Amino acid sequence: MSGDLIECESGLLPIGSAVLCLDLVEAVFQQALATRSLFKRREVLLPDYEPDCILHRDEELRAFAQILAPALRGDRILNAMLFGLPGTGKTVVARYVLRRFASVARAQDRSVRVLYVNCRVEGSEYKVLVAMCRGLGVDVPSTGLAKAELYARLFRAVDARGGAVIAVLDEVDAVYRPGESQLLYLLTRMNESTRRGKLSLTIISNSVTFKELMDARERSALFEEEILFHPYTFEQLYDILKHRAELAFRESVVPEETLRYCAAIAAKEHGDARRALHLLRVAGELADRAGAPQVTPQHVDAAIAAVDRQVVRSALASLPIHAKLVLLAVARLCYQRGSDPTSGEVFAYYARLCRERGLRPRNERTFRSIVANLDLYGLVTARLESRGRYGRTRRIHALVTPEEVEAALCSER
DNA sequence: CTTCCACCGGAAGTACCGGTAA
DNA sequence: TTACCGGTACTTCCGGTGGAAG
Repeated sequence: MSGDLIECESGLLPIGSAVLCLDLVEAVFQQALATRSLFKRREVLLPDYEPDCILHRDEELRAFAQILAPALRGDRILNAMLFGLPGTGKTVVARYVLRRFASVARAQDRSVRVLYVNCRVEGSEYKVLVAMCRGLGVDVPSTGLAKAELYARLFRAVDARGGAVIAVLDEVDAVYRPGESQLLYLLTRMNESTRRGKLSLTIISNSVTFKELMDARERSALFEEEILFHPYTFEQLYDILKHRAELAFRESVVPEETLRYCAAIAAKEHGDARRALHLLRVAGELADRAGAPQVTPQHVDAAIAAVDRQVVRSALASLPIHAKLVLLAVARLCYQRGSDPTSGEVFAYYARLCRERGLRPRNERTFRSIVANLDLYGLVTARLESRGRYGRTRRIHALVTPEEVEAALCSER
């Protein structure tokens, strides 16, 4: 190796394009040094930040604290359900109350163990059980065991340590389909077979349909308490943004109108505080990079576009190869003729694309599932249409350009 | 009124993968 | 080594179905 770049620090001249390159990078660093960031504590706006004070959720905080409180006296606590739309404060309330609960319990020397598991992060029922076991200090293999064995080990762990275990399963709808799995049933019935230890369960769900899907008998038998989280109103979102902005940004870099604008956008989208904070953060980053003195509503508009683009790009990138090819077929057909192709036409085109690449096309049924998934991800819209004598089909419309799909396809290999 | 097209989408089964236990 | 585990991707099979044409 030549080591030109390292040597240049000690006085030797770098060769050729390295000079240019060095100046370019140097300029970025120098600018960063010369201008002050608009941020004071950027992490305050990140989704996993746990605030010290939670605004506009007094009812919910009190209700959840009341559910947990009996455990401090050694009594059994009731199983609970927290539900509401995304960004309505469920997770933040639950984690806050759990944190405070744990510290009080520790001070009182109570033998209470708190487990918090995010089911979406874990990804499957099996992995949720693994996380629970490990949370209780039992090492279990991350795969390979029968579920029944895992339940048995969890039972034993709860019983062996005695006292109460409070388990909170966040985003439970990610791994639990009512009727398909016995997860919640088995966990809530665990107390009947343990003698010393007691397990209490709190589940958190984003999905409103989840509650309806779970049949009423099951629900009332398993969960004695329910807390509903309503969407934040415009005023509440504004307060939250104002509070966080004061912590996150230097003084007077975020004008009132920017906060109001962010709040208004999030209020329109079912009062999602997470979305509002995300927009504010990205707007701040864009303003920072542009060297602007303030974060303006124009930066928020740019943030919306940037976030949307990013969502599309990462959704595209994570698609399996056949989904990308189906999407490319839809995008090309839409683009070429300016109208939406039918399901049959797209399948024929997709099959051709596969053969061109030496791939075996998936069959028609799988193809329909792929289209249904693309629809779910918001990359296409597929509406059912009846053409009478000429049958029924789906009209599939691409929401991305052929170029975007081709770019994603290129990175495939 | 019936027929019949061009699909739809649920159910069940198969194959495979990365892993464990004995 | 063998038998088995859960999860995922895919296939096979097949009973629907809205509405223009006849």
